[in-house]
Amino acid sequence: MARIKNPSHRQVTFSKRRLGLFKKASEICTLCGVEAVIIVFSPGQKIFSFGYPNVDSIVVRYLSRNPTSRQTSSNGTKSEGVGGQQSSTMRELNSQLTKILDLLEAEKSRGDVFNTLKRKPNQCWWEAPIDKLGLHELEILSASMEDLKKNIANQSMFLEKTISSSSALGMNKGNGAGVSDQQHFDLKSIEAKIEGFALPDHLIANFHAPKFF
Amino acid sequence: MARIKNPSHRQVTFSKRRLGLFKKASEICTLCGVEAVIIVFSPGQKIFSFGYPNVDSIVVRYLSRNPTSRQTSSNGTKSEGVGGQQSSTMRELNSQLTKILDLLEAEKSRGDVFNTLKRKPNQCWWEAPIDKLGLHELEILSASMEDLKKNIANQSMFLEKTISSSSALGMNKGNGAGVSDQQHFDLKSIEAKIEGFALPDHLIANFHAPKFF
DNA sequence: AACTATTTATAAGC
DNA sequence: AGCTTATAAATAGTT
Repeated sequence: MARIKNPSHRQVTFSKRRLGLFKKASEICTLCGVEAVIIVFSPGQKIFSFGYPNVDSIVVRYLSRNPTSRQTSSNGTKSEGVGGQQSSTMRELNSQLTKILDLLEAEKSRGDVFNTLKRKPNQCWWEAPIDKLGLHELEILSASMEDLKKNIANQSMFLEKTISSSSALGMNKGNGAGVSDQQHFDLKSIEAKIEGFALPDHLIANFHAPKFF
Repeated sequence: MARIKNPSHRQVTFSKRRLGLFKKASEICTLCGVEAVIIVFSPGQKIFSFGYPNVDSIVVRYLSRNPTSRQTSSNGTKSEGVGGQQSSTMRELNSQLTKILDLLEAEKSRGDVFNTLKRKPNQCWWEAPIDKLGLHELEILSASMEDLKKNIANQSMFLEKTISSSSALGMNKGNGAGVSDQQHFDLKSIEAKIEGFALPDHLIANFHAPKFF
């Protein structure tokens, strides 16, 4: 199976299959009572997304997981211990940070790069290609990434709590321990109340797509 | 179409359809040259995800978009102007915030809820169901969400720049000689090297799923 | 988990 | 782009 060369055919196929994919996703959500999100970037960098019950709550939950609650990956890597603080997302951001720090070291050894960057009008230094940055800029960049990493870690933890708390809005009775299906159904009923009307099954989910309907 | 009641059937259907969904996703990625991610939360809160070329880069790009580059949503809502500060993500978080503030108003009018919450051992107040929270806690919660919202907005902008800059790392210096932990940017070629064999098309993308292979 | 009957998705042509 | 249809693929039910 290979990329379709004819751009026109490719575009048609993309539209059709995207629709099919979203339909399949809505079906698995309905039939199996699961939550799912699909995000697609077209070649023109346009975003098409599907989410049940909505896109962002699932993305947020994905980001706020720690590795303990994730499935092991395909190569059989074990989960980390309970209470681990670093999510997979954190690990990957950290990996990027490491790369930048490595580059920073290389840059230091060159010793002739302090004046490399001429700040252009209409462009901030941090928008420039990284190999054009001087030591100072790289230091700022890496420090910023450190801060960012910490902030995201903190906020992920808070957000996770926040979301799960707010999802409990519709619950009168305790059952504090059981999480599974309830967030999904609670959110649905809350949104139904607020929005004031019922949508058909596979349209309850959020779509971001032009002309989807 | 309704939720399958028999848990055993439901589980089987979930497994089969999840596989089918991921396969469809990999096909649209290959055929149409697009990038896509799927994240599924099973009822047991287990995560299954698919990403091409990987999950997190797409999630990050999704979060760092501003509305200008997003498609209009299905109800025909127009995109916001160029340079608009509020992303769709922000809008949806804001929507959640609004709901909480509405609840806060309702809570105020009741007037008898200030002492509702007894802090339990081993549980922070913000882990409790929201209808058990007192006014003070709700105020803290909403204020925190405001802060969070701003921080995410700021960090999204920064992260977008950071990611695009760091993506340029591999371009000028080849494939980062000596760096042990490769990123996913050239996932296909890297995995081909490491595994020493070619994976079938729809397995080249990243899966997080138990027993997928 | 493998098999098959049936339904569904989709590519190609209009 | 929408509509039709022949073909291919996905899946529900069964063993």
